[in-house]
Amino acid sequence: MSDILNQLNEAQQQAVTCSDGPVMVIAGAGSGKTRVLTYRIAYMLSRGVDPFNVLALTFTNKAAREMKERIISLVGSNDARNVWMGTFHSIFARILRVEGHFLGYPQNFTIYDTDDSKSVLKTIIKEQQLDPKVYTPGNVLSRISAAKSNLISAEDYNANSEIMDNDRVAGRPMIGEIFRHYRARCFKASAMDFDDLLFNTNVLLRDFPEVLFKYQQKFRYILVDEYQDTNHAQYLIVKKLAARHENICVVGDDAQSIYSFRGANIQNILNFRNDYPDVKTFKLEQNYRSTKVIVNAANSIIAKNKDQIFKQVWTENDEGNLIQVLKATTDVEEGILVANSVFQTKMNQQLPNSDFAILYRTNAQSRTIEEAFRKLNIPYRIYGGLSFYKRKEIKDLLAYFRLVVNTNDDEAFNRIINYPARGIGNTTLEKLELAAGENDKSLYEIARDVTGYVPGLAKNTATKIEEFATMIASFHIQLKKLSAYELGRKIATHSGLFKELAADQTEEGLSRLQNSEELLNALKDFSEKEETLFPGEEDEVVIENDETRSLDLFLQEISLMTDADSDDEDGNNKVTLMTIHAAKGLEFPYVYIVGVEENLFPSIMSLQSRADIEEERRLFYVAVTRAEKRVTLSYAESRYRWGNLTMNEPSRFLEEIDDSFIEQTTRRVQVKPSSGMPVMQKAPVFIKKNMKKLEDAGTGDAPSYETPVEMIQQGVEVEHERFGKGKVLSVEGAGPNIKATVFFAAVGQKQLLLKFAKLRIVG
DNA sequence: TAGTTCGAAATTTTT
DNA sequence: TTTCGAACTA
Ligand SMILES: Nc1ncnc2c1ncn2[C@@H]1O[C@H](COP(=O)(O)OP(=O)(O)OP(=O)(O)O)[C@@H](O)[C@H]1O
Repeated sequence: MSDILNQLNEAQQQAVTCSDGPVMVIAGAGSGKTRVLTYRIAYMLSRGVDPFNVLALTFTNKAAREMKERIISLVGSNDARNVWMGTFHSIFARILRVEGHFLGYPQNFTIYDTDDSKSVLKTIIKEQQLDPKVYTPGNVLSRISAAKSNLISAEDYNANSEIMDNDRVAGRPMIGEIFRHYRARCFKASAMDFDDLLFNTNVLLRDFPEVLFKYQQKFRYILVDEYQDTNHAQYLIVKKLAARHENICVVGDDAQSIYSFRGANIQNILNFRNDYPDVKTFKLEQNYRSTKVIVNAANSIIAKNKDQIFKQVWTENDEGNLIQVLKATTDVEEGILVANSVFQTKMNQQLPNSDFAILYRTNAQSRTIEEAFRKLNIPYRIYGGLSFYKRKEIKDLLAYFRLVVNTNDDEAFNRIINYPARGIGNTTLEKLELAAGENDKSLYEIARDVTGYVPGLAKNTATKIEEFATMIASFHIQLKKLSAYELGRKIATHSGLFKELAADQTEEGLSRLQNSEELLNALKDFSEKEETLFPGEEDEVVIENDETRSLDLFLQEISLMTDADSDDEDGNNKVTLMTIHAAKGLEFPYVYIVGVEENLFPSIMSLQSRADIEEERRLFYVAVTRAEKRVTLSYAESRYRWGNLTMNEPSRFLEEIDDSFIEQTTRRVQVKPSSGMPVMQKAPVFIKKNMKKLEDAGTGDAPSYETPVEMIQQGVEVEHERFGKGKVLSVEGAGPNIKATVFFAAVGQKQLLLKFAKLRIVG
C-alpha cells in the first residue's frame, strides 16, 4: 500500500487517502488529476473496499480500460475488473438495459446515433410539411439535444413560454411540435438517442425510489474524471446516486472545459461546494508532464481569459525547446512542412512515430496532413472523422442486425427494406408509414401482415414485402440460438447484401465488400472472446444465455464505442492525427497544432461572443498542454474551403503567446526548407499544382488543363479511380466542358467531364 | 420503380 | 471537393 503512495507527491497523497466524504480536486493540466483518481481507487481497494461498490466515470471507454489496467497492476489483483468504470453513456445504457422496463423500454432497445436521429427528424419535418430550409435536421436536433441535456422534456419544452418565444423569434416556432413527434417515434421504435440515455436515467432515478435506492447502495463510492465537462443531466445523476453515502470524488480543471456546445456547464464544478458544504478541496500545482517552456506558455495563454479560477502551475522539468512556429503559404504546404518536421525530428533523435501527435480544430483539416504523411511513408492513424462504423456498407449491414435484434427499429427498416433493391419504392413505403401510424404498429409489424393492413397494394409488391418480413422473423428467432458471428454471416448472405456487393466489380465496390467482411471478422472475434468491459452480477440477469455471445450483445457493445476506444491491429507505432477535443486527457512528447489561423482557430462561429472565444482559448490551452517536450504551431496563409481558396491571418492566439517562449528563427528556416529533406522532389510539384488552382480561381476562364487531358483521345486505355480500367470511345465538347465517353470493364459505358474525372492513361 | 444527372449546399467541436 | 435531393428518363 505504501508502494502506492510512494508514487505520489504530498498533495496527491492527501487527496488519495482522505477517505470518506466529498472530495474535489481542481488543478491545472498535467498535474496528476487522473493519477489521483486512479490511485484513489487502488488505495480504496487495497483497504478492503468491494470493487462492486465503486463507480468511476471517465471521459472515454479507452481511458476506463487503461485506468483499470493500472489499478490491477497497482493492487496486484484482478478484483479491480469488477469496478464499474466507463463513460456516463455506456454505464447508464447498461443500467437502462436492466431497468428500462420501468419506463416502458425493452431490454434490447436500440441506441440511435446522430445520423439516425437526423433521419428521424427529416421524416418528421417532411411529414409535418415544414420548410426543410428553415428546419434543418441538424439545427432541430441541437435544440432538442440541448433541451434534453437540461432535463427538459418535450412537454416541458412546449409548456415553457420562454423557450417557445425564443423559437418563434428565431422563426422556428414548430420545434416544440417536432420534439414531441421525435420523442414519440423514438419511443415507438424502442430507441434512445445519446441524450435519452442520460435523460431517461434521470427519470428512472427520479420516479422509481426503489431503483434509486438499489443503485445508491451499490455505488457507495463514486468518482468522476473531467468533471468540468459534465452537463446538467450528468450532474444530477451523480448527485442523486451520491446522496446516500456522499462518498463522491470529482476531479477537473475549469480551464479545460471545452464541451459547452453539448451542454457542459462549468458551474457544476464551481458550485460543487454548494451541494457538499463539507467538501475537502485539493489543489495540485506541480506539473509532471511538460517542460518549463510549455507550462509557462500555457499559463500565459489561459491568463487571457476572464472567467477562470486562478491556479499556480509550475514544474521541475527541464526548460525544454522553445515553441516552434511554421508558416506556410497553403494548407498543402503546411502539411508538407509538418510531415517534414516530424520526419526530421524522428530521424535525428531516433524516436518512434507514436511520440508525435498532430492536433487540429476541425476534422476536415486532417486531409492535407494525411496526404503529406502518406507521401513520406510515415505511418499515421486518424481518430474521429469517418469511422469504420459510419461507412455506408457497414451501416447497411448493421441496419439488418438492428432490425433483427429490435424489430421496432423503424429507422433500420427504412434503410434496408429496399436494399438490395426489392422493387419497393417510395410510394409503397409511404403507404406502410401511414398504416403504421394509424394502427400504432411498427413498420415491421405492418410488413408481416401487409395485405391485412394495406389492402390496395399490388400483389407482387405485397409478396415482396412479406417475404422480407418473414426473412427478418426467421433471423429474429435464431437470435439467441446462434452466435453473433453465425447469425451475422447468415444475414449477410441470405439478405442478398453480399451478392449485391460482390456484383459491383469497381475498386470502390471491392473495398466495400472487404469492409463488410471486416465487420464479420469483428463479429467472429466478439463471438469468441469472453470478457466485456462491464462486470456482471448475480442480482442482475441481463444475459439470459451466457453461453452465446449473441448479436444483440454485439450491437450494445459497439453502439457507444468511438474509434478512440479501439486499438489498431497493425501496430501502434503511428503518428496520431486527431482533433483537439479528442486529445483531451492524452499526452504526447511532440505535439503539432496546425491551422492556427483566425476564423479557423478561433473558429469563425465563436467570434461573436466573449464566452465562445474564451472556450476556444481553453481549447488552445488544452492543445498546448498535451505536449511533454515540444510544441510546434503552424498556420497557412491560404487554404481551400469547400473548393474555394480563402485567405487567412495568423490566429490571435499566436500573438498572445509571449515572444520569449517562441523560437524566433523558425520562420526563416522553413521558408527555405533545408536540403536533405526527404520530400524536396515532391514538394515543388505540390506547390505548382496548387498555384495552378490559384490561377483558375483568379481568372475563371482561360482553361488550363494538365497535359494528360489532351492525351485522352478516342481509343486510349484509361483508368478511373472509381470505375477502374476502360477504353475511351469518343471525346466531344470544347473548352472547360470536354466530355469523354468511356467504356469501363466493370461498370459499362460512362460519360465523364474531364475537368473532374481523374483519368489516368494506362500503358 | 430505378437509375442517372444536374445543381445546390455544406464544416466546428462528440457521446 | 463531396454529398444530397429534385427532376428527368427508361
Ligand atoms: N507524483 C507524480 N510522479 C511522477 N509522475 C507523475 C506524478 N503525478 C503525475 N504524474 C505524471 O504526469 C502526467 C500527467 O498526469 P495526469 O494525466 O494524471 O494529469 P491530469 O491532471 O489528469 O492532466 P490533464 O488535466 O491534462 O488531463 C502523467 O504522465 C502522470 O504519470
